[in-house]
Amino acid sequence: MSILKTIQKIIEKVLADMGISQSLDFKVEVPPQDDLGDFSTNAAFLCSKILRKSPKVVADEISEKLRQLDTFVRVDNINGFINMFLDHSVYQMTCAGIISNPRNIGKSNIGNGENIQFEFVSPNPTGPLTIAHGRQAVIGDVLCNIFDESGYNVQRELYINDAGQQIEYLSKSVWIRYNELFGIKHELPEDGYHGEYIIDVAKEFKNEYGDKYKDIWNEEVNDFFKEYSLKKMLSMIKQTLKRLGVNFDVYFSEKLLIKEKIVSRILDTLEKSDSTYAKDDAVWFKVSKYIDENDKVLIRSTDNRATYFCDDIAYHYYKYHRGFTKVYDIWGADHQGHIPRMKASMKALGIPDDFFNVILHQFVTLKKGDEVVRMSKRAGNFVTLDDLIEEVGTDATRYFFAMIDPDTPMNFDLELAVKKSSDNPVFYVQYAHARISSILKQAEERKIDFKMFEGLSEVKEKEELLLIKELSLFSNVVAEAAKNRKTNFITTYLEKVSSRFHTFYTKHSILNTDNSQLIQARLNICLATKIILERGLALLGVSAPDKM
RNA sequence: GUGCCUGUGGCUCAAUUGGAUAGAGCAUUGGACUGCGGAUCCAAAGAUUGCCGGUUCAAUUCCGGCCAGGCACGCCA
Repeated sequence: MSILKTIQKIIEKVLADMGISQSLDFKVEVPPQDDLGDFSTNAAFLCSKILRKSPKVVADEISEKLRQLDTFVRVDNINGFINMFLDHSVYQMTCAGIISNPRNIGKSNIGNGENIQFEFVSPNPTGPLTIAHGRQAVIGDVLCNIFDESGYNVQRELYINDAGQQIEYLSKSVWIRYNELFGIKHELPEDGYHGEYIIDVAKEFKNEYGDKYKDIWNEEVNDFFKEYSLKKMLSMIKQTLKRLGVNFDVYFSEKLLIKEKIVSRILDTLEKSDSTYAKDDAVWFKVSKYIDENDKVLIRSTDNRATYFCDDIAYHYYKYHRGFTKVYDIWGADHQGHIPRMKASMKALGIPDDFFNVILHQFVTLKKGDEVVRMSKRAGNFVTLDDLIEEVGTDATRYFFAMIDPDTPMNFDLELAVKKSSDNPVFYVQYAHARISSILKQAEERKIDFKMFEGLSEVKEKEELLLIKELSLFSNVVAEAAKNRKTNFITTYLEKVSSRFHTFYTKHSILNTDNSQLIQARLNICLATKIILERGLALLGVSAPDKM
């Protein structure tokens, strides 16, 4: 059990002894200044209302009881905050605990094996992935890692929008470029795809099929071009995701919804709950029955096909019946207006309110120093996710996207991301890891017989204790990250650990002392730190290099 | 106009979701190695948390009203 949890339990017991029967949501935390105490709690504030006494008086009472326990060497209270100091042995044991169980150190079971799904990236398969997809991919992938670590049964899914109008434009665009290769000019429609990559696909097509489809356009040809272009686009997208280190469990095709007749099923269900009506030759969903918004079309009058909204309802209905208790969709901020009506539709289908969840992220601006790099969908000057990975590497791409709160509009500084100095948080953390690796190797070269768990009773310096205390918080940080769905909790934490380590390293010699037990102790601290850094970086999908 | 997001030292971001003297990094200034990676560390200076009210032991956080920026308000996705 982590130190935090142990203290929590102790305080719970003390409160019970004081006659407080209800469970209070008090916190055990690290005080804002190191010298205030090792850990602190706000329990007195919460009790003061129940006991009808001032926080200060309650804090005195609680502190007095805590002092009687031998867990604490000292208990202070200031302005109602109770600050506790622990015996060094607690940290010595914590360090040993990390080393003895490296694989499970961040794991918890708050998820209790619950089946959940994250759906993200879900592109139109009509072009390369963009920077925004990159942010989404990283947020999604890292959250999956975090939830996985927290005891959830997580599935990663990407939805392929491969049945709509956009695919028609794609196929036509490729066909037109293909014909251009034979000198045959057709007007590329405004709605078509103008990017360079379309020409590449056309060239590949020509290499495979020659002039077989030159200047021939009918339904059959269209289908053929559709299938071909779609395959190319998907393999391009998958390749980019692979470079980014993101792997999906399921690639879900929109076509499957049609094949399985899910759309007609939900239309029936919605009709039964009196949530639809016909008007102007279209079928509408009564959004206004559930929330204060306008009704939306489900089936278009123009071609009798389902709208995006309708497909999305069907898709999420299907997800529900696939057995997930919760799904999380990660969407760009431009889809925010879609959320309330989706929630309304879930309600209409009788799906529990907490099933459908959306994590929104704000947009990304690229910066090179002070200069803003403009992105636009027009061919030529639009920066793809591939371009970004090419420029700064997978590690920096992932770390940077993970370190910014999804709600914050992000400035991605290309110059900073490739810097090899402490300005760059990726390098700062990775450097700490590499430094430790180097020390451990050095110990080996000096023929020091490193023994795990040995010498830990020598641990008593402030910098050692602060470092271990930080390490002890890891499992808690992972759990909080899951609860709050914040990937940046992990990056912030790793930077803190790295900083604590560098401070410890600078102040205390690890290998160059004549106390062999102390050398053992400090090597153990190094190993524990290395384990935590590795585990944390693994959650981010960022490498932990031994050399840089 | 309506809804959502954002506003924190010169810059980029935090703040354990209502807690203590609002924290880091960059930039600025001044320091620290004849030993394990100086790609590091220590310190100084720099903030009326956009503005005004409210709620309470306590507000960057919650509520109301303004101001500024972004996004969305289609039989597009």
